[in-house]
Amino acid sequence: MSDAVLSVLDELNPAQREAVETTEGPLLVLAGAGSGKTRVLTARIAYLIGTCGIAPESILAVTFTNKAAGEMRNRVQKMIGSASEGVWLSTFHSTCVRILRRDIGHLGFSRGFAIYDQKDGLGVVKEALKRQGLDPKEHDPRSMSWRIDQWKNAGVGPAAACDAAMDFEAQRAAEIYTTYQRLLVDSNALDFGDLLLLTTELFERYPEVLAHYRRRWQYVLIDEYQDTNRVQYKLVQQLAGEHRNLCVVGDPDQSIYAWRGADVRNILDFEDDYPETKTVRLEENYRSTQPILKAANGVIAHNVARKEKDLFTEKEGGDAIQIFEAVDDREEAQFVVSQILISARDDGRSYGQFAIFYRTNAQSRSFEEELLKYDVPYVVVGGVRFYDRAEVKDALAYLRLLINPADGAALRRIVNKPVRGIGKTTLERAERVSQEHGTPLLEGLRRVAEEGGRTAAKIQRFLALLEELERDIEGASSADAVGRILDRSGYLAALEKEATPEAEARIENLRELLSAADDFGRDAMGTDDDGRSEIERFLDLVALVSDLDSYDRKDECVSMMTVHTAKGLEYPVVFVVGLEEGIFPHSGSMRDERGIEEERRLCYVAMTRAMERLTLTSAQQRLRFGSRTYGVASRFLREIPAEVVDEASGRRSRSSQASDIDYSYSQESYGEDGNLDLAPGLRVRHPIFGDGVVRTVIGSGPSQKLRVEFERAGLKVLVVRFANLEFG
DNA sequence: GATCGCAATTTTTTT
DNA sequence: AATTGCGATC
Repeated sequence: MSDAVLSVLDELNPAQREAVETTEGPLLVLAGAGSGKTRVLTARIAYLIGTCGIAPESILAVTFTNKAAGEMRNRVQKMIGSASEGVWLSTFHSTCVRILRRDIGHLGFSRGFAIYDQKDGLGVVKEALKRQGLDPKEHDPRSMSWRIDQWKNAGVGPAAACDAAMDFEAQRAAEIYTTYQRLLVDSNALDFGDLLLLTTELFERYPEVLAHYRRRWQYVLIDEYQDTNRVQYKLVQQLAGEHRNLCVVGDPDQSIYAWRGADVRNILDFEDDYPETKTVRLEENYRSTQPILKAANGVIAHNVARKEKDLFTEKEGGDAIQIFEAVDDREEAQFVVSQILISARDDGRSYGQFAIFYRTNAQSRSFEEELLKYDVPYVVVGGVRFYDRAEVKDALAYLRLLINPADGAALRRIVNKPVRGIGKTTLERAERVSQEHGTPLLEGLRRVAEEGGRTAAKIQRFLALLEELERDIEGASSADAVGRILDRSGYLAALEKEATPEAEARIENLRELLSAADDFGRDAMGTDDDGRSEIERFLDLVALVSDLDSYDRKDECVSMMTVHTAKGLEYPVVFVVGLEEGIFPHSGSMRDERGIEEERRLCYVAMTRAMERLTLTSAQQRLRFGSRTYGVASRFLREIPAEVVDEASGRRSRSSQASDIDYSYSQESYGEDGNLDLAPGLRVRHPIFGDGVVRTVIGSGPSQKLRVEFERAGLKVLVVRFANLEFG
């Protein structure tokens, strides 16, 4: 047994160790928050390879997010080094792409299929509605798209949906689904749901294909099993149902994806599905202090549909939970940021130790503004994704179209970017033609050009551009290909001509894309994956990886993200904000008890991310959709046991003043009139910027500001009350 | 066919 | 508040 694996085993508690050493047969690991789940998974992989002598290639480990996969890969690598490289460790979606790229030929798609994101999919739904002669105003394309996704998550194909339709409405929806699916086939494209659904279909209809993967993956590990949907469940069963060396890890209390088809029954019924299952419970929490855990346990205990479970910790003491009710969202942000500044100063914490979690992405703004004001570095994880930006998607659409000429969504996106005189009318003609002949959209466009007419020359020029690019990128790296596209299409030139700050930012984003492509090319060099080109693999990556920098966590930045994104992470100091009825729990989930319970689990997930300090905030009023709305403190706040709440932080009443709360922290430096005796030329010291000289004094009173020139950091404007300056 | 301006609509959460 | 869609106008 390798020393590295031995020492890892020594650090495990008996339950964890059992989970690692039970390598044969089905194993269910019920892992509470912070109980060392990732540790067990990684140790298990290391143990299988290092101790049991299992070939890395025969291990399949599946996670939900790329982030989780990346982290696990790193940790396994640290334990056993290069032996870890053969392990197939990735997300459900990437795994399916890999399988389909090899074997999808059986199902009538070609191996060069495109992957459509939900926006592409929405476009296809609209097209399907049009073809059915339905008015998109009466049939909301978004809800239609959502419905189709639900069907796919449940493993229901178009034919099954038609059969199951009980009324006229469902019948029509199923017809749209059918048309939608046909349009995808015409475009040689798969949406996210297809990646999973078609893989199970492939396995079902072609047992010899399934046999190949079964033979290969003798040991299967599934992370976050409580969040799997029916199709993923089926996939797992197909892969592992025979050899049954299946280890699933999860926590029913952290099931937060029911809205996208996840089915908790998958984990609750695991012991029924695999009667010989061994179950291991990890209930000791190593992450959080006593008060944090008590608070989280207190909240989750209010869920009725739940198996009783209490996490415990042996950690004694710890700060009480802080609860703050702000007057409005601005004050909420001010409070949180001031707390961060205070703690950074008094406790010597780096900004990387703080995290702000919110229910919806839109809530990040007020915090960003406030952090910006004090020059606190931050990262917003998730949110507006890099690869979702218009200019980036445009550039990638060119690439997609060149790789898969049938890709209608990509063609639609770029035919007229930059403007080349091929507009709506021409495109509609092309659509009609391609519908008549059942050909891809690009072929339709080609025929329109052959018919002649006003736009024929313009189309010809566009087609010539595509041909030229196709030749150019043959065998090129993805970075070169993107560069070539931006250049020859005139896309970059058009942006440069605009010469606006927005265009400047877009160009900057495109540069970033180039550098991402370049990085990818460097990493991918030499690794030959079924003979697919680097460009093809780059397109797979950008389709399935949400964030450019999701891998490296910036140490010096405050992290901000939605609660969903936060799952699996931990931070010393956590702020959960916006705890109001209608936001958290969210209004969309308040209709029934099931929705409320999922929101409560979400709250539980958020709270259990905290290691040392946890603060929960709400606001009495906030700006929503541009107008003021009034909120009531979330029920979850009342569910926290009173004895772990810091009374001083206060559940304060509506009438009390903002000054009740001490979030100014240089009181002592105020003069008699509450103002400082400040004048230009005064020497000051700032905790972050260091030494500087006051240049200008702006205003007076609590909002008094200084313009200070720092030796290192340059010119900054600081609010005296918050800036925590030392004088003299 | 392009461009401008107004209106509607948006906010759940993500691969 | 900000993005998207639509219609009127050039």
